[in-house]
Amino acid sequence: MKNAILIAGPTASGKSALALDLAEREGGVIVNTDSMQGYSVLDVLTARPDAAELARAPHFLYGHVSPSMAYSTGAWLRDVMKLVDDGVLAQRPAIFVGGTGLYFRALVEGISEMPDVPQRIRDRWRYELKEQGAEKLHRILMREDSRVGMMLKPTDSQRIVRALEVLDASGRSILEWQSVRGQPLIDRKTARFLVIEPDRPTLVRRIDARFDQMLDKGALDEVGQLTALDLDPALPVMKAIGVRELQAAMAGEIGFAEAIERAKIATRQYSKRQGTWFRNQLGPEWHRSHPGDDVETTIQGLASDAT
RNA sequence: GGAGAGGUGCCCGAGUGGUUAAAGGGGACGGACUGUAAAUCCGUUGGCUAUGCCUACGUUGGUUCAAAUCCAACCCUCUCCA
Repeated sequence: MKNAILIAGPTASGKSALALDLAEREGGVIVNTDSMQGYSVLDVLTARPDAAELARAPHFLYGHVSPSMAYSTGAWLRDVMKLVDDGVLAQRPAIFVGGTGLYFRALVEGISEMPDVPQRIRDRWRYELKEQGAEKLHRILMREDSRVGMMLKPTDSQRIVRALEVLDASGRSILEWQSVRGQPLIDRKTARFLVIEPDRPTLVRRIDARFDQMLDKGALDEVGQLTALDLDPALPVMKAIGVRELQAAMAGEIGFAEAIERAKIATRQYSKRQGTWFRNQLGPEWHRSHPGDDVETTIQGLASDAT
C-alpha cells in the first residue's frame, strides 16, 4: 500500500477532524485505527464520526464489529488486508486515524502470525485467571514455558493468559510465534506519519469538555442499550471508558456527578498512556505536531516532511 | 447555649510516646508494551548546599532524653440536644 497517511494522537486531540480535512483535500479514504471505534455500539461514547462527518469522506472499519465479539489487533489487521485485497484503497490514499498505538505498530512493522486459539481454550485460561489469580498462573507458566515466564511480571495477568492460551492451543511457545515477524502492510517510503501531541492542559480541557458533550448527545442511552445486551463484562466493549462508570451511576451505586468525574479521570489517564506510547514507541519517521499548531500548519508540516 | 466527634502530606485516610517524612487508597507525573491494548503492568510523588540537614500531622504553649501521638488554652468543622 503506497502513499498511506497515518495520523496518531491521544483521545480528544482533534485527529478525526484533521483526517477529514486531509481526506477532502487529497481525496483520501479514512480507515479507523482505534480498537473501540470498530464496535457497532457506543457511537457517541467512543467518539465515532457522526453521520455528517461520515458523509464528507469514505470511512472504513467503523462500527463493523458486533459488541459480543472480542476484536483484536490481528483481526483489525486482517480487516485492513481485506480492504487492500478488495481494492478499496487502491486509487486513493488511505488515511489511518486513531489512538491505538499497537494497531499502528502492526500496520507499520507487521505482526507475527499467531495460532487461532479455540474459544474453549480462551475461556479456560480466563476462567483460571479469575479463580486462581495472576500469580498462580504465572507459576504454571514458569513451569510450562519458563522463558516467557521470566519475561513477564507475575502480576501481568493479560500477557500471562495470552502466553498460556497460545501455548495450550498450539503446543508452541508464544516466543516462537513472535520470532517470525510479519510483513508491513504499508509502503514506508511513500507513507506520511503524523502524531498529534497537544500540551497537557489543553488536552485535559478538551477531554473534560468532550465528555460533557457526549452526555448531551445521549451517552447515557447508549450505555443503557449496551447494558440491555447483557454481555460478558470481560468483553472489550465493556472496557470502553465511561461504560463502567455510567453503569454504576444508572444502577444507583454512585452518583452521576461522581460517575462523570471518574470517566473524565479515566480518559485523562488513558490519554497519558497514549502519550507515553507515542513518545517512546513510534519511530523517527513520525512527524510530531507542535502544540498549538492549527490544522493548516499541521498539514503543511506533514507535507513538507514527506518530501 | 449544652452534649459528643473530629482537624494528618495535592485529596481521602491509618497511626495514638521513640524503629514515622508518617501504612493504605486516590490523583498527578514518569515508564513498559507483538492478537481483549480505551487492555495489562511497573516506578516516583515535602524541600535542600543531600551518607546529612531543614520543614511537616489546626494554632500557641507545656510535660518528656524523645510528641502526629500526653496536658492546657485557643481557632475551625461536623452530628445531636436547645
